[in-house]
Amino acid sequence: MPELPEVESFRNHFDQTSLNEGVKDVIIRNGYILKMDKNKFLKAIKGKTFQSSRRYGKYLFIGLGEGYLLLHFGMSGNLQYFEQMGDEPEYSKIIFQFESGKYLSIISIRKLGKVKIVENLDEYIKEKELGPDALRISREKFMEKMKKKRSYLKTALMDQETICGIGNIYSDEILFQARMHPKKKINKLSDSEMEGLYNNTHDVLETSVERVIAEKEIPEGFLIPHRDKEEKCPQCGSEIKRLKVSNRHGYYCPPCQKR
DNA sequence: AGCGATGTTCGCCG
DNA sequence: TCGGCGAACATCGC
Repeated sequence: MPELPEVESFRNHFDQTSLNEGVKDVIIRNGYILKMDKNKFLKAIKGKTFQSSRRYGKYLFIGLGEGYLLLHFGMSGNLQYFEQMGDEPEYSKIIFQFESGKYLSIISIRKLGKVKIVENLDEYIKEKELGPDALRISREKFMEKMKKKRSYLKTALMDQETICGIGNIYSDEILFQARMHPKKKINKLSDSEMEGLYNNTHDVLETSVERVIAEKEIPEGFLIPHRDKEEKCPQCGSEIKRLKVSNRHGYYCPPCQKR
């Protein structure tokens, strides 16, 4: 699930339910995704209040007054608020119990994902060499970043050090909407094509954030619902093809997305 | 019942 | 140095 739009919806869910809640207790059902010493983690978080939230790429940071709780959801993570112990979601890995008696669970079906405390956000982002957030990056910065690259379009979009937040599914959608082939080389794009790529990146992400948060239908004309099996292109009716790029399986429409 | 999966990281190769 | 590629991580679902 979690690419930028999903993580943004987790942030929204967090803000609606858990912001300004005091953490009374922490229940670690499975410490696998906890990437630091358990006792240090408990010490850093027990008795603190969730003061703020910030999404950066696919990361969610929760301000504790002193330091931040870092959440990365891997391929199958989720965040779920619940009211009583009997409603604990399946695959809960770490659960925060609030002063109010309610709970927030970090869910992870598989064990990919990351939970830890970081002292300084900007330092962490710098250390990880994360690029600008894909939803907030300016046209100018996007052009500047992308012009330095020589990789395939799909690879460039998914590279977190170039811009941060796009994964396999949304890179497919962006390229489909931009009518560009996933394996086209990014240094072959003209300026106006590069601007088109920026516009589509922004529009797809913006639309998707809104859609995921409001739990709306996927818009007509999107590729996403047709990623499975031998589906047909929602715009021209041709058969969608599967293509391995950057060791991930992508989908595209050959007639709509020429090299 | 084997394969693939929304992510990241590392090592190897051209 | 950059970029592509594959594997590994662990487990669930089709």
